[in-house]
Amino acid sequence: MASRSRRPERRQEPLSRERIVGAAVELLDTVGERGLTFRALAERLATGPGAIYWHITGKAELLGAATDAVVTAAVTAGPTGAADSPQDAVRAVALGLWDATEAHPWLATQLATQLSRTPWGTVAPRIFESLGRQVQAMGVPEAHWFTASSALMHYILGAAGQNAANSASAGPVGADVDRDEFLDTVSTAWEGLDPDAYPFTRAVADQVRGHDDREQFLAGITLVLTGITALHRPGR
Amino acid sequence: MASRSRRPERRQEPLSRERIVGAAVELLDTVGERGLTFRALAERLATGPGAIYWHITGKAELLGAATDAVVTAAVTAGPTGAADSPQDAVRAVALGLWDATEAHPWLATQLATQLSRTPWGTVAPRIFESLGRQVQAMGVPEAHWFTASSALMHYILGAAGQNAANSASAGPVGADVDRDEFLDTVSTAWEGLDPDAYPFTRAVADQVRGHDDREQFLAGITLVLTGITALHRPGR
DNA sequence: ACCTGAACACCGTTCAAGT
DNA sequence: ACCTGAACACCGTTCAAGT
Repeated sequence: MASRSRRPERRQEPLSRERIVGAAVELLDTVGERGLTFRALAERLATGPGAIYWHITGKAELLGAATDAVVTAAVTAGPTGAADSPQDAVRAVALGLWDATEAHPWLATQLATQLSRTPWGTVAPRIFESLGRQVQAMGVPEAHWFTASSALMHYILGAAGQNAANSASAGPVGADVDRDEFLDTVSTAWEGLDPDAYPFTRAVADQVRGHDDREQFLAGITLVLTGITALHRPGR
Repeated sequence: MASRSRRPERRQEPLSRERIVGAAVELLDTVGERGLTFRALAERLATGPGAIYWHITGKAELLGAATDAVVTAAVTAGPTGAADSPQDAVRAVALGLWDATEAHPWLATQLATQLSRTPWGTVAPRIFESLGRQVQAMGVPEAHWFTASSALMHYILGAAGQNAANSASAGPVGADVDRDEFLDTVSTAWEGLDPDAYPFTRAVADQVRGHDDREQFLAGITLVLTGITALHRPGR
């Protein structure tokens, strides 16, 4: 690397919704939700705060668009290869979202915010659709499609959300040591709870130590899939 | 009232963490998350913004405490009567949280935020504990306690979160007409989606119209409970 | 110990003015 | 049509000063 090109950034490609959202995601990833301000975003885009409003109506839309971009990538990507079964396809979608919340710790909170906003954006339908198709493929009777797909979606979003906490505090993905340390901290904290008020949580505390989050998450998916199969007895 | 006490409210009971959190919940309920400011809170408590900091470290703790207060009430209350079965007890806990998100539309977002914050507050363990005890009572083998309880918690939080949107936009609880109108809007919106990209969601759109959210939520609980029973074959 | 309220360092958003 | 950047109306938080 001869020239230490501080930033050859071709700065003058014009502003666009797409560039703005891309920069917003980068900012969220690097400096977190509190770091995403219109001033910081404008600086990164070499413009003024006002310019952004020509392309985006406000911060709510900006966060919505950033969430949508990341979710779309997560749900679309996945192991493109054909899954062996609808069940495996559900697992692929689920893991895509799981990994996304690990790569983008701000995603969990944003998902909750987006979903509890009306009118729904494109985020909820996107996830719902990719799960629902597999439910359909599993042979679940039509009357139960909605219930089964919703249950899957809610479990996935809940679990992925909780995971974001761990990832955020356990450092970057792959830092296994930190992660083990973190689980150890949780486990120890739980063991320190009031024995009268939290007997169950204390009893389970030890299982948390050294467990594999990802596997635990998949075990939950299997549990819901089992419920769908057992309850709706898809014919085949 | 000879003396000009413009406000008969016994204003001089001293400030306390409890009073502050109570006022915060009221403010969240009436003017929403954006309306909860230290200035508004101070006015309601007939004091200055600075005074609050003597009892609470900052806004994050304030929101956490408000969430904890509401969740504790929801999980503790419930139909105190003995449930017929552990399954029914799970349903009671679930409905308690469901109703809480309906009464406090801000709760869904806050739950996600609290859960994805480290260290966990008291909110997650409280919910986890009340569900876990029932899992235990169902006879699930100890090795699966964590998986089963987590799955229940994640489903409940995900579903309750989504519901908050509907409640918030459908107006106060009990406004059945508005709610039906809202579901009709969702259904129509889904039917308008791109047929190529959203075939499943479109196919299901009609089921949404006129369905009972609460029953749908309980159907999901039953689904997860069925999965737990089928997969872990509790001995009995 | 507890409260007051002005002051600080920010925000999101708007809008006249430029090109 | 698109961008600029100063200005407005707020925020959360701090802290000297009071009681």
